[in-house]
Amino acid sequence: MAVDMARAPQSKLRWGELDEDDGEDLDFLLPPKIVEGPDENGVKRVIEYRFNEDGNKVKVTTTTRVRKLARARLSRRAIERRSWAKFGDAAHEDTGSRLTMVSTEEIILERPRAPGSQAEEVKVAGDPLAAMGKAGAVLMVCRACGKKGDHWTSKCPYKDLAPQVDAFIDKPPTETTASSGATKGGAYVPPSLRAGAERSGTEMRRRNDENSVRVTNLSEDTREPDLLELFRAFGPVSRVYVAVDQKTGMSRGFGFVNFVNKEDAERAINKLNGYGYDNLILRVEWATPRPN
DNA sequence: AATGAGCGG
Repeated sequence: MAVDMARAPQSKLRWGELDEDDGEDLDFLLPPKIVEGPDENGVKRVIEYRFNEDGNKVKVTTTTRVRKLARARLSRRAIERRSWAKFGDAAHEDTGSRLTMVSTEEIILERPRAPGSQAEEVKVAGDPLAAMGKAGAVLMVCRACGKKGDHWTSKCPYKDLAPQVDAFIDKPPTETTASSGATKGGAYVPPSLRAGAERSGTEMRRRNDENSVRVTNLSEDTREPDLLELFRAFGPVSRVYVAVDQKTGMSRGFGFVNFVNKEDAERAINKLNGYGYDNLILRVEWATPRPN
């Protein structure tokens, strides 16, 4: 942002407090910001108006999902222990006076990138309310095949036939500064993409969804670290994932483990399918690849 | 019983 020092206020305003645009501040012409929710699903909506760079009045709706952390739940065994007769010091104390309590405090997390969250801009013609609900077009131009509008580069149906993608992603700018990764253009180039870094074809950069093993019948408190712990014995694991209900934060009882080597995945399946874990019998099978 | 999230120029 260019700051015209001649026009900038002489006051103690620091640059971060200066108005983003250099034009006059017409914000008073805009309707006030509206905050709705969160509703019972934890969805919060903020509606505000601003002028975009073309000077058009624009309505910006941002929805975020706000979620209550599931309150700590007591395990079955803990519940059972509660019915035990008190002994020791506790037998003489008033209940709760010196005992550890489960906090009832609710912690709210805003997760702007959560599923269901989005920010959309709607151009407002004249009456702002007239354009409510109409979304602007998304602009997608595939770098692999050049088609506009229907897919991203990573999903290009022709990506396997289009090695010229390399022209865009594989060649780092020549004026790369080795130490910082900064270029003349200012874009950061990660070490893996800098000149001299060895690379083998296109598959280097694709996410490894190979050797994916699906694990079902997980107990509800099995987390990713637990899965890793269990499966890493068979060989290097590239990813573990436990499906979680985004609304409740509870495990959905299944997950995926990706192995670097297919043979390891196979051995894990053979050994762990039917394996008793946390009172449940695991099902461990090849995962059907996710449609992408 | 059950097949994942996220990243976009």
